[in-house]
Amino acid sequence: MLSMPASRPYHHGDLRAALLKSAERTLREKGVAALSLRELARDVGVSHAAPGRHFKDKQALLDALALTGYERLLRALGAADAPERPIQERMTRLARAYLGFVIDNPALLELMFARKHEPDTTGPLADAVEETFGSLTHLVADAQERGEIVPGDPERLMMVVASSLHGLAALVAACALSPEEALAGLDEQVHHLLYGVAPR
Amino acid sequence: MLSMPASRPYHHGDLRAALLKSAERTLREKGVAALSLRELARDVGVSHAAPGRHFKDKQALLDALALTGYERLLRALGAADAPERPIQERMTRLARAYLGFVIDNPALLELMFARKHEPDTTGPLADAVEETFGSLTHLVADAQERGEIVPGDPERLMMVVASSLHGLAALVAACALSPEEALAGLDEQVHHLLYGVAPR
DNA sequence: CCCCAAAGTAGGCAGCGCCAACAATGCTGT
DNA sequence: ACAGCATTGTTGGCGCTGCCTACTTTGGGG
Repeated sequence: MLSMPASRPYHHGDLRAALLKSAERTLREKGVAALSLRELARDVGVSHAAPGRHFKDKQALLDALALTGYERLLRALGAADAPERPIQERMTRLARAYLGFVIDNPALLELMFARKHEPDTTGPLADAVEETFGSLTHLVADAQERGEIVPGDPERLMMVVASSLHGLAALVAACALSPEEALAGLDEQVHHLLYGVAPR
Repeated sequence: MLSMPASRPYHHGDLRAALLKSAERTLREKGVAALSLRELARDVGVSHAAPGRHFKDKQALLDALALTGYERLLRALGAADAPERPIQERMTRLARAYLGFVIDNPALLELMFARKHEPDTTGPLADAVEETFGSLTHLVADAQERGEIVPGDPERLMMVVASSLHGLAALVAACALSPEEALAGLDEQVHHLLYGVAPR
């Protein structure tokens, strides 16, 4: 349904969602630096101060955007897992899903891991990060019970896994590694994560 | 030598270096978002357009800043390596040096891996990234010759190592992991990188 | 010694984020 | 039914920013 230009109602209906949607598009197409509240308002067809009713400041909008990113990422990771399969396949699926997410939304991932929530160890964003790590920890603990991963503090082992996965994703997001190379080396990457790079 | 306020010479002498130094300080203390060319000019005591003589635009200054970051990181990594020691110690030293760098310069690392040099596969910045990866590849190939790392494409194996190291660093820079936790788990991290997380 | 390129200055422009004051709207209680 | 009010959108303005152009100062090479 296209918006009719004539006699747009005074109240938008769901301006907040419209702003987030438009912002995500701009983020994907032109990067975070090109995001401006005023241009966003223009795109959506409201006055330049209207966004201020829904986001206390620009950072609040960026945070909301990052939050939707975590929700989508978490869904993608959840959908990719196959709990009954052996650990190597589960890891590979997870890694592929994460890599797919970052390839589709590189600027969004940059936002999600931006250094802006710094002292803020609370809030919905921190919860989202926590939940993402939590699901990974769960997977590690699960695999430990089956004897597929060495015993030890699951949190610590999760960090090893998370570092490896996120490192690859971050390098792709930073354009230090092409998506093709990353995908091509993914199976090997997971294998080395499980079995190491030292000779057995 | 303090600058004398009275009769400051018309020409600064080395404005470019002074700007970079002041910028790095601001970056460390207040983050990249707080960096403004005009404020920088004020801090250094020149007019608001003076920086434009040395940096074509703001991005050029950020790039120059990132470049100094790569130089320092490369030096730190080079100084940390101990080529005659066994691979686990070398890796641990490298990881510790990298982690130390990111703990000391989190905002700078963010800048170095910012998604701004996107289509730009050439230029001094890309060379710096290349060189950093190159030295890692060299270490991998070196260890392979000694039988400390499994055979295989050194580039691929380097990416495994780089992902793991950079992932940990990126998580610290993003405040998803505290420096203390990262340092505490570092030895274990390197061990798992070498020998895997699956039972032997 | 002069002259010109390099380096710094002054001013202005458009765009930005944020704020305060004002207007339209629709929900709620009586 | 409708008055009142909180919500949501509008207008205007402030100070800041990056960038541009034109002007001034300086110092070194022909």
